[in-house]
Amino acid sequence: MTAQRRVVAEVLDGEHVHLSADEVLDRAQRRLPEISLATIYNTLNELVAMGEIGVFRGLEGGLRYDPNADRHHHLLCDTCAAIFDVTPKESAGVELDELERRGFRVDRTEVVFHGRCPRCQ
Amino acid sequence: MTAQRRVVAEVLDGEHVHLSADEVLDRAQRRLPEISLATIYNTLNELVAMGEIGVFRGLEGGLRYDPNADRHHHLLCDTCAAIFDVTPKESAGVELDELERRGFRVDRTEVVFHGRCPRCQ
DNA sequence: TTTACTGCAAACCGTTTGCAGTTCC
DNA sequence: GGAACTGCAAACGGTTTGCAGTAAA
Repeated sequence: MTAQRRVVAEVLDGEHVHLSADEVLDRAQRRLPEISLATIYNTLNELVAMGEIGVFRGLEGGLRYDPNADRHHHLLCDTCAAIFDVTPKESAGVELDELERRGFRVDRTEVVFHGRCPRCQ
Repeated sequence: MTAQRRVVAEVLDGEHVHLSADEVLDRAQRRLPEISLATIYNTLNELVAMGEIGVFRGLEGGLRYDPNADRHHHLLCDTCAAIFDVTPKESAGVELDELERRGFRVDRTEVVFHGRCPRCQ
């Protein structure tokens, strides 16, 4: 556990947001100015591999790191690209029957709700 | 309507697959060898803007062009990145209640089933 | 002659990689 | 000394853009 890794972990901890690697770099550099983008990526990839955080692709194609590793879904604003968490209580019961699956084994289901956030409407 | 556009439209027409721009280029060049990648992108972007085809991001982050513009969902193999269409008959009834929406206006819901395709299991 | 479209090459953005230098045991 | 980690810079893959040349009306 190095200073760099601690800082990256701290940046993500407790955030409800979905930061890009650049944003993580920004915040990390406020605490440790000499930290580099490569280290940010190294560390983020390790955290993802350990299951500590999640990743997914934002609208623009870049990766977003999600401190909330628990299963949840996303609301995505098609106008400003903002991302909100959502955890449907009915637990998003999308199920495929055997016919629809055609031999595919489904491990997890990801739901993205596209639309407009309150500010962009 | 130029020869190039006709060829791009022909390449996509009737396919059930989800082609990358490069794959569209490959197939288009078999019919029109001098066609360029830039033209492929120009034409694909126009077709998307017209609603003739769909786009989404594949696992690797690149864009996939989907000749099937009708609403449907995807099965995504996390091993070989293959993509299959699926149209749940129960129409994938994931709905958020007003509380969960928090002022967000939902226009469309995208569901991705992650897992293993028959060949990769 | 104007307009739209093409193809090339360069730019671009986010991510990954190679490698030399550093730190810590 | 050896293992692990850092930071730089270069490479990379996919997409977009600027621009000069071409074709069509």
